[in-house]
Amino acid sequence: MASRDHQLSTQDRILDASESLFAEFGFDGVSLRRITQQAGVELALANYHFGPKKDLFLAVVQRRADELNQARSAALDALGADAEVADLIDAFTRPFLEKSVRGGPGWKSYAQLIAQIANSPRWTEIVMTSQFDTVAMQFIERTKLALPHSDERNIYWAFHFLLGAMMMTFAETRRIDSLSGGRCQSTDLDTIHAKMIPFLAAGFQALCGADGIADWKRRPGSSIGTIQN
Amino acid sequence: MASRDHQLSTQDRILDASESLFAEFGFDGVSLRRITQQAGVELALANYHFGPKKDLFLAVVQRRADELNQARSAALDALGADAEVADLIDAFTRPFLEKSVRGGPGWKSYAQLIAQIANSPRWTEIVMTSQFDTVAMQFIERTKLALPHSDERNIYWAFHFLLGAMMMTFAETRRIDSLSGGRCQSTDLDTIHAKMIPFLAAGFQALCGADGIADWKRRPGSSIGTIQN
DNA sequence: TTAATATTTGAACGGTCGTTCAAAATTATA
DNA sequence: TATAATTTTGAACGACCGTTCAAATATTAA
Repeated sequence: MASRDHQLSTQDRILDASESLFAEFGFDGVSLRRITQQAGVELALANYHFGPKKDLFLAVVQRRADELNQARSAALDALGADAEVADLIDAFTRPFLEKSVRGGPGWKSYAQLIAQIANSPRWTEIVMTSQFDTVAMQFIERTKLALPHSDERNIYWAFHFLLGAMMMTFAETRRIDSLSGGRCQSTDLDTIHAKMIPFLAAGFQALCGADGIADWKRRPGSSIGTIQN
Repeated sequence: MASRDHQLSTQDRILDASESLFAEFGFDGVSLRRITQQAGVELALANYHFGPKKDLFLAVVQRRADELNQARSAALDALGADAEVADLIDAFTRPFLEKSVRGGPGWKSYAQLIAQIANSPRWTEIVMTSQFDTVAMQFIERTKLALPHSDERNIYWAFHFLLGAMMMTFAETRRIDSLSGGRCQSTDLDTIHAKMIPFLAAGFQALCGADGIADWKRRPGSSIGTIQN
């Protein structure tokens, strides 16, 4: 057996190893043998403590979900009634950013895992909806108040785009690193966040602002389009 | 053996089945036996025609990449020198949208597969960079011309957010469907696209427009922040 | 200390995995 | 038609999979 870290319980050691390996290789790309080996515990202990493999996967997700949701909810509640959209976006995204950047390697793996789940229909249905929709609705309700003139559906779509940008960021795929010739770093989440807030806030304003609904229409017979109100 | 569709070659039958199953269950979630069974061919033919499983996966991605890249490149080239950012975003995103919506079930699976790959560090490094970076650079170069006053890096970050929103859309996870109580439909890609263009165009303008660099800063001692130039 | 409970161990279960191969069948070439 | 090259077949290989279980050990309660 590998040298054990007696600071951590067997459950936490299994969860830590699962978190790291699931984030890197996905649910089906990791065996319980590899997980328990990395955790330094016997194979059978995974089943003893968590039941089937799928339940272990869900336990990995749930372990940090509560803490994250509480931080997000608190950040939203801390905002006054005069909060603008940029403040709401910051409150919703910053807690996750903080934990991914400064919460240790576990949170880093967790963020990457969630980013992959968010683009997987198979897991989103099971995981995202049950774990993250409550706080998501809090954000949306606050945004409705900040952008009272918008068609409700536009706010949902804007939130959908926000989720995409946020999850792409947490995934840290390093694609933009090579694309930019190293001028941008996928791991520099602080910088990305500082860029993301004004980017998304402008998007919310354009789609849900007082100007009214802005939809894109292709001009007939032209390769050029226009944004119509 | 299942009833065979003699219109398609063995290779295409294997690629079609792989595309559909990889999109639904991921690389490690599907066995070659299940693929060849759905394709209605013998197990050994997968190896005979494509080699190892990983090569089959890459063949699935590459099959449609050329057609997609040509359509995107043509759409960008069709734009005049006076094209605005919204036009560029439309040219870059619409070909993929058109194929996902009206290209048949194969393209639908392909779009979902790419969306998952795009958030997976493991596959992005192998697949996205080699298959899609050329056209991505075309888009970025055109965008630099349309937004000449911007720091180059902001254009890369804006493109990063564009990718996130686009991939989240193609993933069709249906999360926003339940979140909105059915008022929004993840499968209605035409509507999402009409919302996405003005949303992203406004983001590009905010981040890369003539106003200068707009970064988000938290105001010290306050839960409220501000966008600084 | 004794009894009851919880955890850990090591081995094994049946099944499925990706891959390989020789032989059969088909198709192309001459 | 005869020959060569290609494709398909069916079976098998060793390896690894998730899960289970009885026995051993450690912990807790009485």
